[in-house]
Amino acid sequence: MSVRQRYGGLSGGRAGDRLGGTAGGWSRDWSGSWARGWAGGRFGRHFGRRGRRLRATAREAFGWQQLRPGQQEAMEHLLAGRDVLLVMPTGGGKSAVYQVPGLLLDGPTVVVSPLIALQRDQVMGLLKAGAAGAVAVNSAGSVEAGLDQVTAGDAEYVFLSPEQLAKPEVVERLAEARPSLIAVDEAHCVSAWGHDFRPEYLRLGKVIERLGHPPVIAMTATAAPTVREEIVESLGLTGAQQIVRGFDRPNLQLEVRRFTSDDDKRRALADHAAGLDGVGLIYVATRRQAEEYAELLKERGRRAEAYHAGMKAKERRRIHERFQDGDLDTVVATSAFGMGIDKHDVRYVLHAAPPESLDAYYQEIGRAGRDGNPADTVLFYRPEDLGLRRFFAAGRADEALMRRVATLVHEHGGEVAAADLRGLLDVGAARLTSHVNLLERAGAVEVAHGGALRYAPDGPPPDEAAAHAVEIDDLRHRMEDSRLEMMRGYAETTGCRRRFLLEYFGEPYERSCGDCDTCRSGTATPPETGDGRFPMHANVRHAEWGHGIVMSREQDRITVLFDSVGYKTLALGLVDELLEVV
DNA sequence: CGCGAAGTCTCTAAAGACTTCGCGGTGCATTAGT
Repeated sequence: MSVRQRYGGLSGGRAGDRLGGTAGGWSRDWSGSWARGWAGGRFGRHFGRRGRRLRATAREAFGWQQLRPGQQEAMEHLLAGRDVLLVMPTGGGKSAVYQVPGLLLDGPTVVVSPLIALQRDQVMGLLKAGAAGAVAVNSAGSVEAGLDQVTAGDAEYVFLSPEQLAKPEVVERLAEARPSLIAVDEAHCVSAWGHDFRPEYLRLGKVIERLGHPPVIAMTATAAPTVREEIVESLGLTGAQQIVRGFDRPNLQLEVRRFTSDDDKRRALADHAAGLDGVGLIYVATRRQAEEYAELLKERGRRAEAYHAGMKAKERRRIHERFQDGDLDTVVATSAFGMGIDKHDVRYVLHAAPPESLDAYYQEIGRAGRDGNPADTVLFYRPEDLGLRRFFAAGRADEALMRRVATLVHEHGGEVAAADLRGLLDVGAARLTSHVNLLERAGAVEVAHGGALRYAPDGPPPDEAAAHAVEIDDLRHRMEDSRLEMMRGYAETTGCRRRFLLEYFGEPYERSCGDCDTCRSGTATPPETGDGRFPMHANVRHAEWGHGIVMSREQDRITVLFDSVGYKTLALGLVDELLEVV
């Protein structure tokens, strides 16, 4: 698999064709999705035989009187045997989309879920509905007993983490039960994690293959085009139907406040939070900050608690429950607090520091105002705070280690167990897996059914493979750096923030919202409708960076998403000789 | 990358100026020891 195939083709080439789905290409697919929206369209008033069966099952088994257009459309694709990528806001009914077809298709439904707590919630919900059996297979219970339930036909839905699915014996047992549907929940994790954290996420594509590749649905609330592409590519979805609902959340008030000194920022944030009514969240960058800000707010008489992964599980559960019950005013949290929150009346989400991408930012502020009432989102910003994100993203592949792994597997000849290799190299399991993942993508190493590693029969020589693997890793880092730059762009733009966000997610929004801080202060310039040389979503070619797609246009500059370097903002007038529409 | 704490320097000593060092997020699973 070439670098370009992996990350490349937002247009043209294999990846583009695959992603385009029925809509026949990215740009049309994008505009088409927005046009459909909530009100219906092709599937909203569709009364085919499949649609009737789906609605009847939804009613009889789960008591849902209606299916929303996006839900039914996705379900019909699954019943027709197609893969689906579903991007739909939380509360939009994503779970229903695999639950109903799961009952209609003969064979268990495998649900990949990142957190044991989420698995537990889902199983409880399903058992309560009483439609069919459900079981979570993880270290909190007996893996054997859970798998027995599946093979005995007692569990229609089986929930597993990617780590469980990395165990060959678990996958073999599941394969025996002939799963008819695979759902990947919180699918943005496939892109956000896997490279330097929870590397098993990158093995899911192989697992899907091993399970016979029944229809797959990947579901997430937030995903920019690059993330959507990475999900499709990484999971190996074929002809994936993309169903993307509009990203706009008009009730979220967007604001950024800029600071020079950290002390001023702290004070301003504490003042701001102390003056807000209702329940809210404050996101911070480190565990220590979580404790400190929580303390600061307590001093000001708020019911505030810190939340981060360094706390005891029992304490974390307790705070989550108190938050859910409205027993706290504010939770001050690292990114650990998030998935699984099901609270509709969160009135504000404040950030003491920017996260690593606008995807993460939108995911986090998206937890406010789910009830549709106005909610406040303010980023308290210092450019220096981006430094920590740069540090977190820095974990690059080690070329020397890469060569040693490739050479060892090559010289070994046959199959070698990962554990043996780890002993020889004296590296941690996660680090080895991430290097093996890269070598696999470079076409050099294969993972056998039993989980052992072997050199690909027609793979490139070890040195060449290692160099290629490092190149793949470099490309990913360039993309990540550029995504952080887009986070900076959002924080520093003088244009309409809502427009900046929506265009980042590929949703055309060639106007100003009139409601964010820049619009209110009057700095947001009227959007360029332009001379049309570089229209929205046009395919362009840059002399140095190659192919890209126009993602946003302002009066004097455009932002282009390049295959090879990610997002770049270019000044018009300076690029005329370097950039052309293709 | 940036911060704060600890250490070093200066050279009458004390206290301020400078340098060095360590640290920073997300969860699964598994295991050893009560």
